[in-house]
Amino acid sequence: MVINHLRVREPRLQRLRGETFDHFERRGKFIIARMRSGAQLLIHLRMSGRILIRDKDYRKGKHDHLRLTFAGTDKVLIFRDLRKFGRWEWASSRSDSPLKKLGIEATETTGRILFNLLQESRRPVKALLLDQTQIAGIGNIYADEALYRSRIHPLQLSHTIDLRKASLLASAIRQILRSAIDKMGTTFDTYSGVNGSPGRFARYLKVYGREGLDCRRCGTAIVKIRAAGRGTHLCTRCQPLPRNHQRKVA
DNA sequence: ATTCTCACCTGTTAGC
DNA sequence: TGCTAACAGGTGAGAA
Repeated sequence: MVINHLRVREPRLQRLRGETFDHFERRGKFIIARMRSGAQLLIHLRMSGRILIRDKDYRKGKHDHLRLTFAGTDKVLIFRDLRKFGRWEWASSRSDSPLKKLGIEATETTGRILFNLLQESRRPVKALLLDQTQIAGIGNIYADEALYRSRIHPLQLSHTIDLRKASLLASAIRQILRSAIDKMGTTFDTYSGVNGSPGRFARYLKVYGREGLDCRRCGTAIVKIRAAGRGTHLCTRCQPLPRNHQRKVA
């Protein structure tokens, strides 16, 4: 559909007028909107961004920052973002393009690839999982969940993880992301899919947001610590640090 | 070079 | 009940 009107403060996006969406792709946490003209729009929702498709008489929200209307339909596209961290920008082929900084695709990683990555770093494994320049697509929720399912402590230094564990972690990552995408993501309060319905993955969480509750595997209380500067949830019994591991104090 | 902390925003909730 | 501080799904600039 040809975009025929838009309300947007960002001057560079005025160029959307007259463009036509061709299709959408994803790389890491970026949505790539490819236009018929060949131009590419990079969209990153960050913490609270949402893209909504609504009828033109939709109820306006206080935090709607962009609205597109289209020729031939009454549907409108709204970008709503409470915390204003989200980004819309035209892709460039320059080396500073955000896409070029991304590491391997998390949804497609294998045990061997991940093992090699882990070997090269001395950081806590969780810090590595969240580093988009190393492996792209894992956020805080899914990092905690993948580590729990592969029984790895978030603070274990990445180069001390052996191939067997790396393989378990890689398959946990693929599995979690695939399943979460299937369930339309994880909703606590603000997130929703394009039709406004919440993601349904929250009920499958084993550790994230379950501080003080029983581990579903062993009954030990889930604890919350700080790792890589983020709230981090784990079961200390199911995810022990190896003996003699150089533990960093959180 | 690598790794950590803070700022970016607004809203909600825990704590006093 | 009311005020303040801490925290929240992410990232990147600047400090250490």
